[in-house]
Parts: sequence; C-alpha cells; structure tokens
Amino acid sequence: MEPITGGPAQLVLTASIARRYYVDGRSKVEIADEFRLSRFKVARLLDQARSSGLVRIEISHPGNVDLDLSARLQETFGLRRAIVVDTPEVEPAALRLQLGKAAAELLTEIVTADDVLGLAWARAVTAMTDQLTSLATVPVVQLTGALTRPDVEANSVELVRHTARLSGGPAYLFYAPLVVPDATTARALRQQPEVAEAISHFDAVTKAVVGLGSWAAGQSTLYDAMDADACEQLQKRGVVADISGVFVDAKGVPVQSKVTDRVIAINAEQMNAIDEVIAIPYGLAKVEAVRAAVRSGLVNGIVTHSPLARALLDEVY
Amino acid sequence: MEPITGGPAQLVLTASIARRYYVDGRSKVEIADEFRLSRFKVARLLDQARSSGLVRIEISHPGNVDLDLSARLQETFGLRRAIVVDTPEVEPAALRLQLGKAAAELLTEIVTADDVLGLAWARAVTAMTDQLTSLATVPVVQLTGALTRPDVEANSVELVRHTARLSGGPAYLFYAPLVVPDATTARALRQQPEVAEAISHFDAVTKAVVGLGSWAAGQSTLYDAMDADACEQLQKRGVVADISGVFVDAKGVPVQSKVTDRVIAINAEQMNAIDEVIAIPYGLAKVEAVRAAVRSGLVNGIVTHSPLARALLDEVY
DNA sequence: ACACCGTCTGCTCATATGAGCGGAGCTGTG
DNA sequence: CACAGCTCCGCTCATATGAGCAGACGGTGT
Repeated sequence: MEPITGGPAQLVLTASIARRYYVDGRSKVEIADEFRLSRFKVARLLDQARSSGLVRIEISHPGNVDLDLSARLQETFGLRRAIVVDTPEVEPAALRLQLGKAAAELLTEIVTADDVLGLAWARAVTAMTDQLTSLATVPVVQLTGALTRPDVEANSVELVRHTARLSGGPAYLFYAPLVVPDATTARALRQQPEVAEAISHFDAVTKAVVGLGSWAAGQSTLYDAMDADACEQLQKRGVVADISGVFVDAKGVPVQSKVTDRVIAINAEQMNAIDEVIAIPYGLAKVEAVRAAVRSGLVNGIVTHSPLARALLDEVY
Repeated sequence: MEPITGGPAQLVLTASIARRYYVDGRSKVEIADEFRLSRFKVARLLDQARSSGLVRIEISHPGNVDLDLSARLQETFGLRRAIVVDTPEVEPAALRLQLGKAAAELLTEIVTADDVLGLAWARAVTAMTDQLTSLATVPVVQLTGALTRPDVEANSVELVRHTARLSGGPAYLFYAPLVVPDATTARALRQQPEVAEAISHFDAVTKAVVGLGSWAAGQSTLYDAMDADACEQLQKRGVVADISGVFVDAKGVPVQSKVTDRVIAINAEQMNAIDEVIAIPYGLAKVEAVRAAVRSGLVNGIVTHSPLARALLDEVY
C-alpha cells in the first residue's frame, strides 16, 4: 500500500506528472507527449503516485456538516437524507438552533413546487421553520395537534401558518391539542371542519418534517404531556419511540393501542405513505428511538448532530 | 473558483460521489448506476466538487526532497535533473552530507550499464561517492586532477577508485594536480600514460558529476588554490563560475585563457559532449555561478538545497 | 399571453483510459 | 549455460470520459 517510489529523479518526475494531471487537469496523453513517455508509463506512474501516498486526496469543506458521517449514516441505515452537523454543543436549545438551521436549508433544497409539505409539532421543527428563508410554493399541511408548554410560545398552528406564508402556498391548519383525555373527544375533534380538512390532505403529503421522541420522561414532549397510566401502558407494549404521535417498538413496528385513539395526529399508515419523512433528533438518549424510527421505515431522513450520529453507527454490530 | 455547492443534501451527495470516485476508484458510470444518476450528472458534480474545493488534492511525500521546488527548478532552467533537498542546514559540511546522499541516490538511479561515468574532484562529489551504496557496472573516468587541502583526506583518485570498486567496472584514473604553475608542465603531464588514457575516455563519458564554484575567494577550491594573478586575470575576463576547471562567464560562455592551459581537467568542448552533467552546488553565494553554469548548457543536472533553489527561482525576472 | 434568457439535462461522437496480454531484459539458480 | 521467475514495457480492444449541442424548464419583463 505504501512502498514509496524508486529514486529521487523518478520521485520528482512522478510529482511533476501528478501535478500536471491532478492540478492542471491535463490528460495522460498530453502529459505523455510533454514528457516523452508512453501514456501507459504515465498511467503507471500516476497509479504509483496514488498508492504510495504521494498524491493525497481529501474531501472536506468549510461548513459544519460532517460529510463523512452524513454519508455513512445515510448508507448504513438506507436513508434518503442524512445531514450530520458537526458540533460539540450539548445544550438542547442551542443544539436545536443549529440542527434547525441545517434542516431549514435541507427543506429549502428538497421541496419543489410539486410537493405537499407536512409539518408536525415539535420544538426542533419550530427551530427549523423559524430559520426557513425560502421555500417553493407548496401547500403546507398540519400533521398533528399542538402541545402547549411554558417554554414554547409558538404552536403547531403558528408553525404551519408561518411556513405557508413564506412559501406562498395554502395552509391546512387547525386548532386542537395533540392528545386528549379520551377517544370520544378525539373522534369529535377529528370531525371538526378544519381538522377534517387537514386530515383529508394527509394522503397528498409528499414530504414531512416530524418530531422524534424516546419513550421516556424528558425524552418526548408527548410522554411528558400524557398521563402516567397511558405512558406505562405504551411502555409495556414495547414502545420505545414516538414519531409525532405514532408509537413504534424497538423492532420499528407501529404499536396500536387505546392511547393511539386519543392522539390527534397523522397515523402510521398515512405517515408510511409519505415519500420523505424527516426527523431532527438530538441527544444521546435518543439512540434507540432513532434506530426504531428508522427501522420502521416511517422516517427516512435524519438531521442530527455528530455525537448522536456516531452513537448510531458505533452500535451497529 | 470557490462558490461551494447548493444545499446540504447535494453537499452530502457530492461528497459521497467524490469518495466513491477518488477514494474507492469507481468509474463515473458505476457511480451513476449506484446513485441512479446520469453519468453526466456525476461528472458535473465531480467537477463542482473539484472547483469548489470540496475535493482537495495534495502532492507531498515523507522524505526531505522538495518536489515542487525540484520540478520548478527543472522546468524553469530546462534541466534534465533537479533535486532540491528541503533543509534549513547552513553548515557546509553537514549540507554536503545531505546533498551527497541525495546525489548518490540519484546516481544509483540514473546510471545504467550502458553509461560511462565521469567524476571530477570536488568535496561535494566526495560526499556523494562516500554515500554511494550501489551502482550499475560502468567504467569510471577521472575528469580532473586533484587538489590537496588540509581539510580533505580523500582525493580525486580515491574517489574514482572507490566508485569503480563499488560499481565493479574499470577505473581510469591518474595522479596529477588540478592546476600546475605553467602550461608546459600541464602539457607534459597530459602526455603521461595514465593521464592520456583517462583523457582518451573523456569522449565516451555519458554521465558526469562535477564541482561547481563561484569565482571568488572561498567559493571555489580552484580559486583558493590558484595564484592571485591567475584569479584576477580570469575575473577580468568575466569568469563567474568554474565547473571543475572549466571557466564560464555570466552569459554561460566558456572562457579560454592562458590559465586554462594550466589546468589538468576535461575541457569545455568535451564536457559539452557529455549527455548528463550534474553539479551539487550549495550556499547562496553561488546563485550567479549556478545560473552561468546552467546557461552554458554544460551542466544540466542540479542537486541542491531549498534556499539556493528558491534564490535561483526568485531572481528569474 | 408572449418571447427571452439563463440553467439544467441528457444526447452524440470523438477521444482518453483501463484491463489484460505477450515480449524483452534482468537475475538468480541448478 | 539454460532456464524459470521477475519486472517493465508497449500493444490491442473494449470501455469510460469530455466537449459541445439541443431540448426542457422556470423565471421575467413587455
């Protein structure tokens, strides 16, 4: 792999040729003419230059996206999109800001006029939409009800409205909580005109950005907002992740339960029909949730930070 | 030149493709199949990767030869060989050792069984032969008489004998000083059987290593060994360099004078007929001498250190 | 609505390139 | 000396690649 070249004259010759080829972009034939060598000799010297390490090729860029991790994540988990932001940041709010920025750029890039965008409520999704600067003209569909938390002023509705305004497309939004005390209330809510209208557009959604929580206290806004009984019940059913109201177990299989009926949100089947579903997970505690979400096939795009990406890759046995 | 790419997804895609192409050595067609793109798209992304600086190609190596300077020296002065040793060393003896090593490797590399090797007396040449470890079997011809200096034990004869022994080829050597007091003595010496024999082989020499001095006190062993009158006379004639006994002016034209007749060495015409003549100059004071020697066309190979190489290149207007 | 312009795409076709072959020269060995 | 094994070279021929072109698209000004 690394036997270095022969003598110093050949070394200089090889370096000159390598420069002509790689830096100046000359063809091997031209170089052969210039140096009075056969093109085969030139090719062999260049091969040697590569294998001996005389010519080193690096792939990197000035931004904060870790290209190598991104590509590995994408390939390893068969994702459509993977963006890994290289940052040592651990403070959740700051992290959301960075990931939101990256996700916003991604969304701007991948959403075209043919798409229908679905947005779920999540702090990371808000962080994204807040930093959106441009978006193709598309309908924007609210995928979930909202949760009100003291630390967040923007709600699911605002998030959708803001994005639709930026886009210039229609907004399908509604005022409803993400989770209600019983199935009956949920059913009634789903009958409401605005809610029903939004739901009717779920099938048309082609790209969505969703929240992703680990089914544990402090790792999912939904978990924290739900009654202990429901949480426990879902946990017993093997739920490890909630994807904007869709519960999945460690194998990635969606879990149906009475609790599911109390959630005002897109369901597993509908989510599965969406072409691209992007989540923005962060924090090492979410490793298993991400794994489950990806296994489920419901989520096929990830925007995350390097520590979580590394953890995901490390644990692939 | 450096507009960086579009969005993050394309960035990751481009990086993945660049890795496949440059690192894994896949063809663009294969990559196109793998990523479901046209080969044109792949080619365009790769072009973009290069021009945006995403892919950086460096040419360097672990040794102490400055490949870039070597190549530039070679190209700028139209040399057959140029080896620039990258060293901050300024102490002449240590420098000779380093350059001698590089020159020895060069000689080992470029001398083939078809060659006839000529060696002139010079400290740098001695430094080279001392570090020679292998050499094709070739005749070795002594090109100059020797100078005896208190700081040097090896003389021209030993240098040739040692090299011939290492090579396994015949040695054509003689005992005579490099410069004698008058032309008559010189003529007589040239008649001596061993001297005449060696001289008769000058025409057959295909590769030679010579000394190169700047015509000033302390910059040429020959200058220092010669009487003041002769030195001054040559200087008046415009001599700026001596190439193992061949004097050349700043334009590179060999200078014939009465002093020339007193030197027991290869002459300008004979040296000019040699295919490759390599010199091992060092020290910034020799800039003009090197320039003259190269202009003369007598010397077409240089082994030197980076400061001198840089000085030579800097002063090219 | 219209023509216009810049961008992006995939095409054709000439050229550059790679894989693998057989010959030349060198080396060590019986 | 003869021979096998080796490296190095340049060849053929199939394939990969680049240059330049023309159509498609999206935005833009009239």
